[in-house]
Amino acid sequence: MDQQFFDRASVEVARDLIGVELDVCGAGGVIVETEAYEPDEPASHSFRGPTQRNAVMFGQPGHAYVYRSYGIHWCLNFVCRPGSAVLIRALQPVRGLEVMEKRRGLADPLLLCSGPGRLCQALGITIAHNGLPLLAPPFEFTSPNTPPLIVTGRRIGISQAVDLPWRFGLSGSLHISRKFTGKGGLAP
DNA sequence: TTTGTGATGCACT
DNA sequence: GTGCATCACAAAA
Repeated sequence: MDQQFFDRASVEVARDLIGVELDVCGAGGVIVETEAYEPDEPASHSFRGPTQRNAVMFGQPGHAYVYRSYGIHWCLNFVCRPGSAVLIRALQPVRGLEVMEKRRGLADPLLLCSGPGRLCQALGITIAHNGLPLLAPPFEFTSPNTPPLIVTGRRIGISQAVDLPWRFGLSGSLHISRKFTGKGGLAP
């Protein structure tokens, strides 16, 4: 995991993040679900150009973009090339279970980090993390030993560009936010 | 099992 | 004023 990893198209980064372990201050787990967003498609925050909110999406690759969702939750993205980013949607909890359970107020491993808002609550991600470099503490990445089997599908919770198959998941994972339906599968 | 809706903040039109 | 890259819980079916 290095700077070059993020300096690519978000679709590639989103796919390659599946199976990677993400920890924040010692709490986290294996990334099992991601979505890619590019500046030239209307579902992306960057579609209409830079604003105060999405400014870090247009900065250096390898930084965190955090925004408030529906007034209640936080969502964590990894910035790739300018205007593109990967939304982290779900983790399989591995480390710091107690802290995450306490922050979430529940202990079910299937509900701990299975959704972008849940994941941020479990890891303690807030707007304070917006713009922070990913290749430095409190962030920590661990690559998988063997390449994971990946499935693809439509992105969730958007109303524009709904047909782009830019959602990626770990095949067979029970920790995703929603099942992958229809045609899936993919070669790395 | 699927569908509906309230809570809640703020960027953008 | 509108519309969310959501979640949790209730109600219908």
